[in-house]
Amino acid sequence: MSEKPAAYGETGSRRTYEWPRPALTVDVAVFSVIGTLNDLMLQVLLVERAQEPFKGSWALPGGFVHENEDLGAAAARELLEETGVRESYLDQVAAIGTPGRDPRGHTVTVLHVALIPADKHDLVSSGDARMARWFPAAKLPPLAFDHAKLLEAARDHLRRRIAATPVCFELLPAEFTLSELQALCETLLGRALDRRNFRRKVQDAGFLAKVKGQREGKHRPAQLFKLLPKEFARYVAQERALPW
Amino acid sequence: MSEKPAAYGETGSRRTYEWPRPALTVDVAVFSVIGTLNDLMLQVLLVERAQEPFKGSWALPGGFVHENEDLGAAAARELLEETGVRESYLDQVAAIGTPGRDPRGHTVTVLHVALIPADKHDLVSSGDARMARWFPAAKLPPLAFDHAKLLEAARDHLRRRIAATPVCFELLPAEFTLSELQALCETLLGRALDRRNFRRKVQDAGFLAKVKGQREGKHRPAQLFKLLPKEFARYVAQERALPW
DNA sequence: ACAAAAGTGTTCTAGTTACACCCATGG
DNA sequence: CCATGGGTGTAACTAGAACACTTTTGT
Repeated sequence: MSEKPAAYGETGSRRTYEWPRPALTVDVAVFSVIGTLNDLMLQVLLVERAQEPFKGSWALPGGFVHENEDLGAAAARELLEETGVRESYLDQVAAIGTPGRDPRGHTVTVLHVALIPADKHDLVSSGDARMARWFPAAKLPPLAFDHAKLLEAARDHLRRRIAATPVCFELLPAEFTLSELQALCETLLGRALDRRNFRRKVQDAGFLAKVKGQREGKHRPAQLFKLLPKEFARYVAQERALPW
Repeated sequence: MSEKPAAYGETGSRRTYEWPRPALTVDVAVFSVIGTLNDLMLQVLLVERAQEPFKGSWALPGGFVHENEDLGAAAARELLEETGVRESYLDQVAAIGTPGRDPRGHTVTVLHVALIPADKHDLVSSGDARMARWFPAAKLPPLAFDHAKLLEAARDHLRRRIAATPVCFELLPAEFTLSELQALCETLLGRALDRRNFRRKVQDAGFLAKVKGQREGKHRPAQLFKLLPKEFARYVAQERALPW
């Protein structure tokens, strides 16, 4: 690290930091799904801005990083404070600091992506009275700042991660049917998968186990499965391709 | 973004930012290769620290982000200032802000990885008199701060990128033999590749063209190739797997 | 002549894709 | 009895891995 500006936190008589520091924020693109099976929809959590600039616009939840706070912790905290939502999957996407992205001055944000299980959506109106709401990913309102771009980047990151990691299971209840898992993957990937191939591959992978019950519905009941975390960890450790 | 602390750059009478802002730096893990063919070595560019803390230790080049400066631009600038090296490939790896990583206080760094062509190594001793030196990646000195971890992360990122992008060509001269390309890929990936398979695949890919000359050496001369940027762009646009 | 790197095809295997029919249930 | 989603196997194709000998040059 360069020593040209006296470093942050230096004590005593040395001069303080010469240049204005960029502000550092975290923003979180939060995804979840609602509906069941053939009517599954990807949705995004947004908050309404209470102040200028962009007062009244929708934005990604986020905020300033506290002193001595880790970036992931800051993202989780902001999400909880602003929306009452506790994430179950959180991943860093990138740092973005394009000049001019915030009209108030130079602000660098560390973008994260989070996933919330379908059954834990209960939003708490946040302390500072801003609204948090779910929007369908396909029909978003205009977003504040460069948040439309950020969201696009997060979506992209997610698509790639899904192809390489277990994120799907973060969005499902403990017991689920293969069709539910498949529909979820299809929603996240944005493309259809062949049912027979999917079932074969996912069962051959060996990290799922049948459980006693069945999912009752309007039609033929479906076998329930659960994830075997141990087998699953072993599977991903080998860096074997996931079945989708 | 949270409004709890008055935002950076807000004008007039509002209170200023309440919390100390984390300092924001960029660090760059710079890789290159030296030697030819069967004696090719991956090397890393480090600078010697002139001040405490870690005075005299080796560290990644890097420094503070200037006002209204983009992150990538900051990384390129620091690299040039500190080492005289102009990068030809630069990619963001991640932001790291683990509390305690800098003894002077809360410092978040945006880690980048850069590649330098083998024939452009001329280091300029930097203005502030610090040393810049290449080290073999396999035999590194102890590093300042958490830079050993950062370097590991950058190496990892690079391995993954090589599997998915054209970074190899950033390290080669304009005309090169297939063996040179292969040796380079092997060095970066850290594993051997089958020669016949490599040649077939890379030639089938269709983004290389034979050029007139031959590489003269102690042994049988080798056909020279050049990259066809247009074909190459088309190839990667399709997200087809690269031949290695 | 020999040492050293360049150059060249084929076979086998594993993984991926495409595809169609019967089954169980609720209404 | 019919509409809806659950459940199953096989054949064709494609991509990747393994593998050995001949050629050209410098010394």
